[in-house]
Amino acid sequence: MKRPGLHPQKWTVDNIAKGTRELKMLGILYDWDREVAACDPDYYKWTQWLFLLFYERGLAYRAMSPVNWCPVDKTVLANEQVINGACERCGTQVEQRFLEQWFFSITDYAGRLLDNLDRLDWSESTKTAQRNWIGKSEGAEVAFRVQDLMEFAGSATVSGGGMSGEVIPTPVELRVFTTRPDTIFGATFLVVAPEHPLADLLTTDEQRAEVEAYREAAAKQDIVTRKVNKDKTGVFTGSYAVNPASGELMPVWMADYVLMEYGTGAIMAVPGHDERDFEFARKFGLPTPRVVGRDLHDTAPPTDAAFTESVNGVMVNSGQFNGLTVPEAKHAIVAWLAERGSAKPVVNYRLHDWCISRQRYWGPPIPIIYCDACGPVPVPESDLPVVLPPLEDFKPDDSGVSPLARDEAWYRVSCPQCGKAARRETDVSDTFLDSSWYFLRYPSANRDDVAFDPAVTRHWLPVNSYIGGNEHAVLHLLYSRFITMVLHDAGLLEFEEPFTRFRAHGTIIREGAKMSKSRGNVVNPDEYVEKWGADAFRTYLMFLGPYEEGGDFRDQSISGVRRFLDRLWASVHEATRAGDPDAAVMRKLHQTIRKVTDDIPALSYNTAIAAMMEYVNVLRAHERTPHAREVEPLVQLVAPFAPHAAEELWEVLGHDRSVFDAGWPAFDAALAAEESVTVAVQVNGKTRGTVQVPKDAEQPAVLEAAMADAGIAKFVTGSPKKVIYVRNRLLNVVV
RNA sequence: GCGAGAGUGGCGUAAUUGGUAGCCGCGCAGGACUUAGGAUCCUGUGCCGCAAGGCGUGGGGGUUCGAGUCCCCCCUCUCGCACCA
Repeated sequence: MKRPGLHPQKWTVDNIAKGTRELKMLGILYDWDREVAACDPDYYKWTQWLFLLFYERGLAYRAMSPVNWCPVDKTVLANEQVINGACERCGTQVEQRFLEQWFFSITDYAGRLLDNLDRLDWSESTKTAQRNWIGKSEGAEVAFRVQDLMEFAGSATVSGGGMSGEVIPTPVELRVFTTRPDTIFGATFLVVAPEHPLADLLTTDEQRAEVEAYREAAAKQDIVTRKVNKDKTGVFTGSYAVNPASGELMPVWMADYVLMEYGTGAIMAVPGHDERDFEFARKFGLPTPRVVGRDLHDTAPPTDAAFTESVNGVMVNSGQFNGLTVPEAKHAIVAWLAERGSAKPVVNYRLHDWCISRQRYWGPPIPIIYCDACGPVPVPESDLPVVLPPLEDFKPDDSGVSPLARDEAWYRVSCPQCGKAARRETDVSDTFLDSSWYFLRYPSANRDDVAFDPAVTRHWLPVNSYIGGNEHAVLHLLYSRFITMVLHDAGLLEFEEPFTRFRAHGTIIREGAKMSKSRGNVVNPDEYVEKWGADAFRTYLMFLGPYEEGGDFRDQSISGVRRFLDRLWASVHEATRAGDPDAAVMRKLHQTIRKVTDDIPALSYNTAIAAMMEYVNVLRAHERTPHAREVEPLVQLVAPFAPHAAEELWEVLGHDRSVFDAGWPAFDAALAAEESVTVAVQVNGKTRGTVQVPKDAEQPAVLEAAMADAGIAKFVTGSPKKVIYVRNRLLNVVV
């Protein structure tokens, strides 16, 4: 998709045209009166409006933060856009930079985003992906008092307290998050991240040079290599803290395996029971005592690896808690520490706030104006949209500032509050923000006074069936849910979940291999439509495998679908109206109606098509001529798959309105019912034959019929000990 | 490493959810119609065996009258996440 040098305006317009042409060529049913384009000011006006709504509600904020920086695309990437340390777009190794960015407070909604999943009709794999992404951890925050270290004046608590010049020293505490508070007696040292705010304070003069060197090295490293490289490195800060449980002194270390962005940026290391801490302790010669054993006698320190059993373990070397199981100890120890003011239960999430800033040209400008007197001022709603100016020179440079800053006429504005000279925000918003609310805009696309009309929205939304790729499992779907929840809280939506049902389609591979441009095996729809027709192409895509799993696109196999459509075509053209339809064929027809009607909502398109193929085989068996009433409902059934052919054939059958206005064929259970059934006969569980019996026949009659069959009877060597009969299905004689 | 999903004929797949394994399609084989056919139409097609029959759903155990389906162990593949305390 990426075409270097091409102006994004042109690129976007071309792609929309190309996509539209393909959709129309394939007969995709879409309401073209409601087309939306995120790059259209009529659309992004409301994306900007959404930003302002978040800003007003305190859910949009600006913060300095380390970001993933792609040196080739010269832009910031979300963590989600970094794949194995490389830029998702161009594959370049990503670096770390510090920039001021706009964030949306999605973590405020982490709990709801997680809890609501339980009541959504989504594929389990997608829900699991979201749960893992949100990454809830229940544990405790524990405070460790640092030995001989006090914080003095200058802090807000002292100056605001009116203590008339008296300076009250407060002990420095290091707070850590742990999911294993039960192991606190085994915590032998603390580790802080290199970026930890207390790092300077903690570092003693003797250790300063070494610590500074370590911090500098860590700062140079990009975020990704740091996480990929799992060799433990670290440096002693010189400080000691007090273990609130054991009272023992613990050295405070600094290491880059502790991440500032998770928890408190500091950990209590329990080397006996955590693999990473174990590795670190071994490297730096620190002790690895045991506090959890297989039983009460299992007290010797682990030597080969950390003992991480966390369910059936029993506490040892842990004072009054010895003998408790791990889950019991978790509660008891947190309660005990809480009483003494050094711990509290805490829930932590892996999810980070959503960085929506992009230092790029092509995107909706973030509607903020910076004024030296007033600070950041939101653009008044009446001034929306903030239109992206046409720029010939749109490429980002190495400054980390959006190309928009180079357009002085656009960039310099007066402050909406005080009227003095001010500057526009030059970041544009993430494309995921555009796509996180398009389903709200779509039904109201023609409204220019509101983002979405309440009455229209009430009628059409939430989306009752959403089908997409699993690549959206965590990004698009999570952001959309978040946006919807906020709009709900703002009183603008009656629902808080946008997609009642979600299913992910599978991946289609080609001749056994993944399709890729480099391999040159992508399917170009034009060629197939040209050669086989749009209907055969569409129907084949539905037929080649289970929809939710994908399948293997084989050029040779498409001929089978084409043959089916040809046979359908011939059947309609040859159909007679003389006489009556055949009862057996009508039975098969109604069985087919039932099957297709059930399969479509279940996304079992491949079996629905197989059922219609079977029916056509029955229709034409032994070169018989089909009756018009036998084929007419079939044309309705096939219409969603092969709309062009169905529309033509519907006309051939004498209708003057569209087949899509004709409704769905009615299923008649009586016509579908079989009067006789084939029952499998087993002897000792092995199938030995079948018997034809009237439907719903009772066991004695079926047994009699089975014994009358010599091929079956010969296996019944003694008198039956037991006979199992499953009505209309199976008879098993145990001898 | 953690999480999710999947292993069925030569191939893509199906199986009323514990009840005849292989529907439908590709391919292949034989035949018909043909000057001809990369068209169309019939017939056959899991493997071994002349047959009777036996064997078969990644491998090994188990539950059951009966297992592709349920339980335990193992192997392989695909896709996410990955120093998350």
